[in-house]
Amino acid sequence: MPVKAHNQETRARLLAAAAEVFAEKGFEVASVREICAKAGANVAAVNYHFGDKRNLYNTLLNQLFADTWNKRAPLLPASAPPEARLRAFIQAFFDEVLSSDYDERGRAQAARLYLLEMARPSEALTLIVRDYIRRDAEEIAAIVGALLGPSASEAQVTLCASSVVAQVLYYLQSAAIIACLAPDAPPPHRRVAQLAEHVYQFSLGGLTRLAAAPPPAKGETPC
Amino acid sequence: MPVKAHNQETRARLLAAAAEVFAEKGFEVASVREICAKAGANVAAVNYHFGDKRNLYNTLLNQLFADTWNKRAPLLPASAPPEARLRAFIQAFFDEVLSSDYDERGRAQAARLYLLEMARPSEALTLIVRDYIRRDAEEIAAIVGALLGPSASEAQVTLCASSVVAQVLYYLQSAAIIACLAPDAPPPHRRVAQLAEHVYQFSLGGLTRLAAAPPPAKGETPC
DNA sequence: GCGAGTTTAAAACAGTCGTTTAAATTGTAA
DNA sequence: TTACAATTTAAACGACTGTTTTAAACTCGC
Repeated sequence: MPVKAHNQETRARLLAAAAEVFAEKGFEVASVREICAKAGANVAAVNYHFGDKRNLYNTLLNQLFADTWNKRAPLLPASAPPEARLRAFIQAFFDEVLSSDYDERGRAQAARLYLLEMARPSEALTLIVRDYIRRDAEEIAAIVGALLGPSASEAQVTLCASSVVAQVLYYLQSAAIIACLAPDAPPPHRRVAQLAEHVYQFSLGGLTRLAAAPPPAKGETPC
Repeated sequence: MPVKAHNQETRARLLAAAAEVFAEKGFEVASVREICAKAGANVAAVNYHFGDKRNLYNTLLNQLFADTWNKRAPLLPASAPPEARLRAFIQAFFDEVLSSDYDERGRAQAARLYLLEMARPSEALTLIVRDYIRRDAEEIAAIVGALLGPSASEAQVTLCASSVVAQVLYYLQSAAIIACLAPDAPPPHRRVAQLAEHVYQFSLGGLTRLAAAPPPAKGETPC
């Protein structure tokens, strides 16, 4: 059990290689041997530095999400007008979700690992949600709540917040179909600006409509 | 090469077992041995009846998608008012995406296999898109186009159609996070009616806003 | 009942999997 | 240099993978 490691080089190379392989194939299909080969390390290196494959995966996910979350564009303060906050949130969300492999490899890998975790959740997802995603959920809920007004119910805020984030996540989680349906169109990550503006306008329309006509309390009929 | 098969029983049992195992673990993680065991068949049965594992998977996907697509609630004709068509489309889409494992096992399996194909697309996805998904894409595009009016550009129609389907797919593709963020809330498939109504209202708001203020032609400034 | 064709069965094929072992190597401090 | 711990290495572990082989069991028309 190495208490203090003298040489962390191969450990870092293992993490980098693991990011590539896990992001491409997912936890179970990825093989320790391929990761070690790509890192130029021995097969036993994973078990020496991380104990086992699962711990390498969890360590990687934590590091990757921490890095990308910290590098995110700062959100607007709660004192800013809610429209501007919504616009900034959508933009930052798109930047994070649709980063290209070329100039933001780390973010793109985090997005892909997130996608794979959605399809087949593992124990790591719980921590990711608690440490990172929950903050975003609360942020967008606050923004949407400000736009809907104080009369909006908590359920309605959640529904509208879901509608906003859904429109962004769609371009990550349905990328395979988008590319298949319109193979000649430029890929989504080349038109984040256009997409962000559209989602902002579309969401503002939905929010103002629902703010104007709040639904009756459930189970009761309006007077 | 069996030209005419006398006994298709085990073939059918293999397909049923494959649906369960593939839907749970995905193509690569699922094992032929587990499928055969669950079907009460010999290990060689898959290769005898389907040639190999990949062909079993493709056959299953085609059959499953054909079945669920045919059992779908009929869509409204193009002559119906576009608002009603949008409402019916969203409802039918939700019914298909959020079917419970208990009373609509086939649909739920198809939805899960779809989710797994999104995360790690295989050759089968191309056929699924061509034979089934493309029709839905054209249907929702026609509905959205009618609601936006004739002045809407093709790109704007695609963006708005994406915003609509994204709100539905969200509850399939982010189910893991939804359950994690609100573990006590009733699962989405128990409140399809509420969700469908919300997505309809939210989308109508977004569509009317974008219909009222069409964006300028790209690259040019409005007069 | 017979033989042809279809379906199942057990066993083995050559690989890959994650992990472990034990020896060899490296780097550092006394 | 010696001594010791940290790291890397090659080799092997048993278990599992998809697929194939070979033979046995079945089902059918005759």
